[in-house]
Amino acid sequence: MKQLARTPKDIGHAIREARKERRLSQTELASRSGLWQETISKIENGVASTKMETLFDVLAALDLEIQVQPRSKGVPSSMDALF
Amino acid sequence: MKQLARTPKDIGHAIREARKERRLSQTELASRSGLWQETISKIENGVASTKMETLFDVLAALDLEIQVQPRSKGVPSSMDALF
DNA sequence: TTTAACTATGATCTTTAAATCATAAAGAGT
DNA sequence: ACTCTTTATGATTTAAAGATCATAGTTAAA
Repeated sequence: MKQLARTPKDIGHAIREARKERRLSQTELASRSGLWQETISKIENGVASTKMETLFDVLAALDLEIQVQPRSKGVPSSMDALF
Repeated sequence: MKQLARTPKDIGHAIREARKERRLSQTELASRSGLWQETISKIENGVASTKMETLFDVLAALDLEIQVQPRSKGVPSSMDALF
């Protein structure tokens, strides 16, 4: 189940989905990733623009990883910025 | 050219590669993403654990996106944390 | 529907990323 | 070698994330 992400909110959604699949509460995920329930909540809701360090802590706890790739077709954004 | 990333340093590498492919200097990338050359340098070198907001600014300027996915085989990390 | 678990939100404090300026160190080209 | 461009680093200031505590909503389950 791969999830595209172009904004912090996208990442938040992906994390929430993955957490639910694993049937973890925010508190459980928090303790597994060395964070706080409040922080997980904010990340999932895109309230705060998390630090990468924090993000990777959460991803690791969910056994997820990230892939950096060229933007796929649809929703072209800053095509003009290339060349 | 897809790049796996599990740490801020991984992302830094991916960004540097993409920037070079596009033959941009750090200063050019910085101005396109509304940041500073110094910041790009630190991100590429994994010196600072960038905020997601900043990261996405850079990715957008390079027309890159991120995909969240289950950790691929090899380098198993916290397999035990699942279930 | 009452209770218990889960999630969201608000305040304060600490820590740290990013802006900004200055400059050093590297690299490329002539 | 010297010059120009690019990249790295260091200091200071500002803004914002995360920790922490308290608590208000919300949801699920008995």
